[in-house]
Amino acid sequence: MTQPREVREAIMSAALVVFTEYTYGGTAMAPLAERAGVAVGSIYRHFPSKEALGNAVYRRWKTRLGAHVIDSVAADVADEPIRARFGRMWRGMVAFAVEHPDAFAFLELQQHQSYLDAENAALTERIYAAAGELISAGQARGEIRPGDPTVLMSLAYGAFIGMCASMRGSGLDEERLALSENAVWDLLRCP
Amino acid sequence: MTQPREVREAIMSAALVVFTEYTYGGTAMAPLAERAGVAVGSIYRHFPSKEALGNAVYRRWKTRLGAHVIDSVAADVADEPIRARFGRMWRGMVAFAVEHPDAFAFLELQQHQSYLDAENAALTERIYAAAGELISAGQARGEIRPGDPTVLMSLAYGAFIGMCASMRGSGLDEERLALSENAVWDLLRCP
Amino acid sequence: MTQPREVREAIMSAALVVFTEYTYGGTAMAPLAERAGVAVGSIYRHFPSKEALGNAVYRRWKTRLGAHVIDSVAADVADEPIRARFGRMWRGMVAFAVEHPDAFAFLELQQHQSYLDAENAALTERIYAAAGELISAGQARGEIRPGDPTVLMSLAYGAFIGMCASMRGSGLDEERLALSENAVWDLLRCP
Amino acid sequence: MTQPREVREAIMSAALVVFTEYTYGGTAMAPLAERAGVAVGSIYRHFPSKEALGNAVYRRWKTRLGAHVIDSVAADVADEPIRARFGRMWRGMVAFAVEHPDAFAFLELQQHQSYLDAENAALTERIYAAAGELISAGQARGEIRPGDPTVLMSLAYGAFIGMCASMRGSGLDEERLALSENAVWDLLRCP
DNA sequence: CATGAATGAGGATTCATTCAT
DNA sequence: TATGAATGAATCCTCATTCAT
Repeated sequence: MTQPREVREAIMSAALVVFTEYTYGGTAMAPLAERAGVAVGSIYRHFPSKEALGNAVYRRWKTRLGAHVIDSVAADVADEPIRARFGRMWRGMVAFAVEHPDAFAFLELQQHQSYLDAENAALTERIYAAAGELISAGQARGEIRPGDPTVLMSLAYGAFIGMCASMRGSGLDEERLALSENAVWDLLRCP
Repeated sequence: MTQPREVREAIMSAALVVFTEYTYGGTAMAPLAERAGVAVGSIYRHFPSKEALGNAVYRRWKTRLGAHVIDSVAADVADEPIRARFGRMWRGMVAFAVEHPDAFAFLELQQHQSYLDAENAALTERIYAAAGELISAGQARGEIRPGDPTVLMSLAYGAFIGMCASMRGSGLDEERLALSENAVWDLLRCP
Repeated sequence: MTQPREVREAIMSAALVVFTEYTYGGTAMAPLAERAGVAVGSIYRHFPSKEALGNAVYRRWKTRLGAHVIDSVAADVADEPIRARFGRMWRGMVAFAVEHPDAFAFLELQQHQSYLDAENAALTERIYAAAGELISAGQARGEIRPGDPTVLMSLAYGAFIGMCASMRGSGLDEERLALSENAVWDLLRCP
Repeated sequence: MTQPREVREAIMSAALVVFTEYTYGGTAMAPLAERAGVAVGSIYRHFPSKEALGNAVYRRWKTRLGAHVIDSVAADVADEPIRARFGRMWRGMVAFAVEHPDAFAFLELQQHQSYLDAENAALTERIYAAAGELISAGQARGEIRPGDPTVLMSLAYGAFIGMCASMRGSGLDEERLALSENAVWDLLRCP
């Protein structure tokens, strides 16, 4: 806890936990500090404001979650079918949600408009856009059903979030994972 | 505005608007009262607390939204195919979201854990369960793919919410509605 | 204390007292509220911020003090000698300082740059300018010594403030008043 | 900077600058330390508290400013006219204000009651008293007008401060200096 | 001795709720 | 019954001071 890095980590880690449990707006700095094992004032040595802390936590985890999406799109392996790329993206997001359930709940099950900065808004947009490209590419190849890609993306991503929300706590087994992946692919693919 | 009923209505109506715009937590009683055209103190004659008001608003609209779900399930018309019942439910929810965009945004695009009472939690559960029954019935008839009905329901309802969220503002045309209904049905139906 | 006016007055009155004793920056809202006999939150119903309260107090008293200056200049009685007008202004300011020692100490013995708004800065300028006009008029009539009017004004007003500061507490008798008036007039007048 | 003496000097020098710019109360220890090129903690090795530092700075400069006053009084050159001694004192103070504008502004244009210790209060008194003696001596010799010496002193010193305050920034030329010296002497001298 | 991160009391401000009118 | 001013606990943030390295 003596390394500045460690304190910063302790704060970000505690922030994720308490923000996830009580939401950003519902969390006071005092309990957050207590959870991190530091004094309130110490938080302000590492983050200029609660808002900055919220954005730092959001940015860190959204970036990691986005990596799964962006990687799976970027990996433009020659003639790899869209289905395979979708599968990679889906399982990547599932892996993230399973490994970091708090981070996922914080990111996708809560609202952030009130404090998100422009950089984070852009980051969120970028990830959305990357997923949209996968849809468009699939449509171009006749593997994904025609129609407004935004609608399809919202449906698929909404489905993912809905599933994660409902499974939060109970856990996801292989069977359920396969079910949801196949079901959402059927939502997307050309019938 | 002299009838107690009318005042209560004015308050609930104003609450829906401001809660939707600023969220429950982000709304102070003073602007709410101003919007309703009453004094702050008057709100407390009709609702014992902000929490109670939030729950009243939630209950009213969740009940109405739930009616579309429950009705479409209850209407156990002999051998009506599940697809038709799903279509009725889907279009019912869409109609609700289109007719009452504020209410829908309030109900499904915001978080309520911090103040929802047990009754409302149960109500939400009940609606979820009703939708789950439609899934189960469809599975029993071989029309909906096998697997954990909760997963399928979360996927489908999540897709619905995701679509509504992304379309909020821009609006939903017939084409997009048809697209989403078909896509989500393909998510549910036996492949 | 039930009239809003009375509460506002109580707050402004308490503010003058505590600001004078502890300075604006050295005064916390809690003791101020206690002195005014109201809760801290009540202050914010009447003044949007501590800064606004400080400015309101400053404005009120600076306006009153300035009236003595401006009136004595405005009263452009035909051929009234400058000496007479100076005497009126001087005694007016003395009367103010004697009747409202707290207000005078607050206004002239403390610093306000950190919170004064533009309106108050302009007000202060205006009063300074009015006094400057008296000097210029006196110079034009050959009654006040030639030279930069700003310098003469700063000397005279500084002398006034210095005297009031040093007399704060002990009080000013007729003899001392006459002495200071004559001395400052000799500072100004053509030798 | 390795000599304790040098560090102490760096701190006192930085303190004068930042206190003058932001006032004692408006200055935090961190920027003060940064300006001095030392760590915050190091300040506390040389001064037990912010208050002690403020008093040290005040004491140093008030002593130097006071020297001009006290010297001009002490120099009881036989039959030197009071006018000459006043002139020396006046020009001494002007020289100080011109050579050390920050120090003068800090000392005379700011408030120190909130932290000044007894020693500094006594020092201030002593200088005041010394100047008062010059007045009394002048009165005894019939060169300064009769009346309460304290009043005359406050008037004269207030005039000096007022002039310096108003000239801060723009600067004092020879003409204005002569004007002010003569004017204040006319304030003091027997008419 | 110097450092600067950590501390936590204290300050301004907000807002759900109460209650005198 | 309706009003809205009053309340004061709770919030975010600052900063003088301490102390482990």
